[in-house]
Amino acid sequence: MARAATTTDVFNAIAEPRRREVIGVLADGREYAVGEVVVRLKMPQPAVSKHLGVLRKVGVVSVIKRGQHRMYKLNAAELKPVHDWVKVFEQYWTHQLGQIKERAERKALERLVSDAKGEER
Amino acid sequence: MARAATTTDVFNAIAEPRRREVIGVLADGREYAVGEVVVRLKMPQPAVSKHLGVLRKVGVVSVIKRGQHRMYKLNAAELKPVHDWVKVFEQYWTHQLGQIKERAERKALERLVSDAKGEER
DNA sequence: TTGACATATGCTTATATGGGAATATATTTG
DNA sequence: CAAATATATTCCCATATAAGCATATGTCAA
Repeated sequence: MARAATTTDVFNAIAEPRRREVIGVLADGREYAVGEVVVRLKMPQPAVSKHLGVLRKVGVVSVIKRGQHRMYKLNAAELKPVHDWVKVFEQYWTHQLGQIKERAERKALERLVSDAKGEER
Repeated sequence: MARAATTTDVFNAIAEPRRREVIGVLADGREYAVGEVVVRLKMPQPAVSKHLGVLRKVGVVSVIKRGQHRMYKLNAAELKPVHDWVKVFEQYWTHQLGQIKERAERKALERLVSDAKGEER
């Protein structure tokens, strides 16, 4: 059993970088035809259709037919669970700015150590 | 080529529900031994170790040896990219209407007001 | 050293899924 | 109807990865 399906869990849906790019195009709230997204992202049309299909199934976008076009529109409210989840941790970088650098350095050190012994998987 | 590896992309790392549960345990900022997480989540120990391993590689947690225990601690700063990305869409649900719609209505209202006063042209 | 405890690390297997190419399904226009 | 345009869908393939189980590694205590 793997993780929840991309068409079910919004966290998984946005885990795909190309899907975040698609969302980025729709981020202004306006409607976009598939072809417009294709041009803007220089992405193959089937890929765009598929990603939009996933986003539609998970509810992040909605679609309406207009002529021979299908206009996709962001349904940003579906992203709220992600925001709610991550917002809890906001305090850690807004209140402890001084420690961010330190943590970054520690992390880099740990990576060096783990890379030195083990490897990626 | 599939999506970026879970050990590389924090979006992908948190796409796994069990990993979000693990993060949830560490959310208070304190250190936790693997066994504590195992007990709290009632999850098999190897699973917890593996998930913590992924989170460590992506930088979301750090680990320190203490005796026979390995203490894991949240490195919340690594979640900031997620927060930054999703925060852009916050306006869509904090305002009852989307910003664009709202602005259109505000303009319409301003017109009504100015027309009523007989100002402007 | 031995044994108990804590954690990590192989394995294998099942499955989801993204990409690419080709094709199917509308929809509009001539 | 035929052609053009827009979009979706299907098929195949490669790969990532999570689960489960067994086992290895590491550390402390007696």
